[in-house]
Amino acid sequence: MSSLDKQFRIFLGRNIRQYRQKQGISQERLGELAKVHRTYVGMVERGEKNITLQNMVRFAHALGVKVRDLIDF
Amino acid sequence: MSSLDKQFRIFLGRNIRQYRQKQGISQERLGELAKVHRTYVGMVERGEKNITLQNMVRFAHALGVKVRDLIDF
DNA sequence: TGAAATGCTAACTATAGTATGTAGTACTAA
DNA sequence: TTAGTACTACATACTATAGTTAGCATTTCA
Repeated sequence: MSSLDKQFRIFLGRNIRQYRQKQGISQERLGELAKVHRTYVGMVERGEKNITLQNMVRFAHALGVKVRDLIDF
Repeated sequence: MSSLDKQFRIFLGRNIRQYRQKQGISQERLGELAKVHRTYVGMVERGEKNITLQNMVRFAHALGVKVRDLIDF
């Protein structure tokens, strides 16, 4: 796992966090909407997890955006 | 794993295959470039694998496109 | 018809994702 | 101050599954 890979995780996490805060909802609420665990939301937002396509789709759907919108790279 | 999730995997796999064929390279060659196994390329293109962000980045880089270009959803 | 490319299965290893508990932060009210 | 509430960070440990690999079957096409 290179540090370059980590950069992409951080970009994605930052985007998810920004969309979440724009919605004014907590990590816990986003977890409910995306059907993932509360702590997992935090890990993803901090760029600690190498998220799968399935969860990108879940986050995008929960945030009311397209998967593309989470990925500006 | 719902069938809706499978649809997204299929979309992604189809895009990767199209870019690969546009480059005129084999699955084996793409595997070398992306640093993943030959058979894994096939599985992804057939929509059988729930690919991670790291491998999306690897495929995109190997194909000379952006991750966004692999994701039209 | 033979070689290159791909499909497919099965077993394995690495890691994504789940879940619990604790600690820390910020804000509000008494 | 102090207490209470809501939110987030973080450390484990566990379970589910992504990703690796070998081998053989099948397709494709010169």
